Amino acid sequence: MTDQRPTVRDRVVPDATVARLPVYLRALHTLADEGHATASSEELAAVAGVNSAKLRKDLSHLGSYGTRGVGYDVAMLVDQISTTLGLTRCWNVALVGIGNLGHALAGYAGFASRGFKIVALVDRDPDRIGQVINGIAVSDVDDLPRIVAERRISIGVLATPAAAAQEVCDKLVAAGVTSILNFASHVLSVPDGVDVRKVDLSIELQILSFHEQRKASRGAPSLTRLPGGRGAAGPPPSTADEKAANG
Amino acid sequence: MTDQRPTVRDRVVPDATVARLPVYLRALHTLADEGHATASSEELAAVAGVNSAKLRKDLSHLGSYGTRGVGYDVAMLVDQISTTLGLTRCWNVALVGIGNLGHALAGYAGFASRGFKIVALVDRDPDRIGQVINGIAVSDVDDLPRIVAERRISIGVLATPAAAAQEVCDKLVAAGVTSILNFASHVLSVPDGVDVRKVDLSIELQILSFHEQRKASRGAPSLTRLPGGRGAAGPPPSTADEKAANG
DNA sequence: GCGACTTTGTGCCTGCGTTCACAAGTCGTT
DNA sequence: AACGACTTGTGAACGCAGGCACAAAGTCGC
Repeated sequence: MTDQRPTVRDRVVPDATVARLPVYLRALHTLADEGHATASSEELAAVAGVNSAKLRKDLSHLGSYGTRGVGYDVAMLVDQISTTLGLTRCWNVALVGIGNLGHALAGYAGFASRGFKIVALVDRDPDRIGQVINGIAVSDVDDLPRIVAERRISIGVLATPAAAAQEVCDKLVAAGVTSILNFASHVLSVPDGVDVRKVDLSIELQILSFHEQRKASRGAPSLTRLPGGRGAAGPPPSTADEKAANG
Repeated sequence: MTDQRPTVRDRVVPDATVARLPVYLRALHTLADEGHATASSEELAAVAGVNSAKLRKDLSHLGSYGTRGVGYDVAMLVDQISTTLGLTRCWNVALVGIGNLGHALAGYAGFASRGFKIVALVDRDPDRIGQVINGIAVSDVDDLPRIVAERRISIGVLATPAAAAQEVCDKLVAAGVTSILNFASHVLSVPDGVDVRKVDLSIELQILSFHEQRKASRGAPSLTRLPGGRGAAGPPPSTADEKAANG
């Protein structure tokens, strides 16, 4: 991690900022759809659910193009963020593990929306291999090296059972995949140069459980009785994601 | 958020720690299955993919029960973490939005595994209402108040399209739900006292895209050619999640 | 052309999270 | 009983992230 030293003149974008850029991007699209040609950091921050100072600082990291007194040009900012995130090109994705979840992901529209294209479905089960889903035939996991090379795949999505995750992950990496989105409940270990992000239902639920228990044991056990909640107590309408977001 | 002040003698567990406890719990189960009665912080940390010092400090926050010179009693630690996370009881969950993803979630085994039970499926579409999935009939979203009260639901899972997310979220909150797991690509705003966690495919992919682009533009464009990767370079086998984890 | 107003970009401070390194404590062996 | 090997728990240092507040910079109206 110190290995990947950022040259001084290099454009350094903090991880925390990178994690928020997609949110800003979505907010910008929302504003664009509403007809805004420009947006102030205040407006944009409200839609994105963050502090406006944080938003400005985030944008400043990518050499911001705001105009003082006016705000940000929505279209230009969309371009700027898209470029930074690498969304101006299309990324080919392999989806491995066509079970319950994998099947749903294969049909998930959100993939295509921002330049991600599932170009390969992969499984180990002979019964599933050959099956066609959304116009793509399921391939054998052992064909990964060829498939990854031929279809220029750089991102793999892992939706296998936990027990198979590490093995499949190794195969993906060996085949040349350098980014993995892991849905399996298993901590993957990968060589340097490969990025892994994990999405884990079970963990999220357990975190909610912790807070839920805390609420129950704390002050008001009758909290669930109040339909409107005792909410909106504080002056700022405080979007909850600030304290609850994954980042 | 300052509202929720932790009394000094209160057991304070930092958010970052809470987010890792589920990972430790899973690691402990793995070790238990392998026959370990005790585990050192080093072993446990390796399985969980974190630094051992961090693990020890995390465990110390919940009044740790390790024994110097020996390690941690696996069974006891499982109990300890389970209790802290509130997993000794069963949480009833409502799943709202029975589309592509919702359908998959309804059949997801991972829910039940740790005390979460889907006791209600909810949708707005009349065509889906009444349909039975995994033994549960899909209810009308307008029946939420009754359903939440009768079935003692405290956690809601949102799997609706983004456009409907805020409206449904409001209904969940009004019905008494105090924790929400949001799969929709929309920033929810909720009153104080309600926790929201979001899981967003699209965001995760875009973050990967950022790093992928960086890798491509940086030093070695031939990185994908090296099957073994230039990995395992550093002495510590560095599980990638340290730099890539959602936390 | 000028003044008042708006909004950005950022310096500074504060607090949290991570990591190192070590003292304190426990067990097994001699 | 004493010693050495091992492991936990934590004090301290460091770095990152968040937020306030303000100067710089630009726009709009007259």
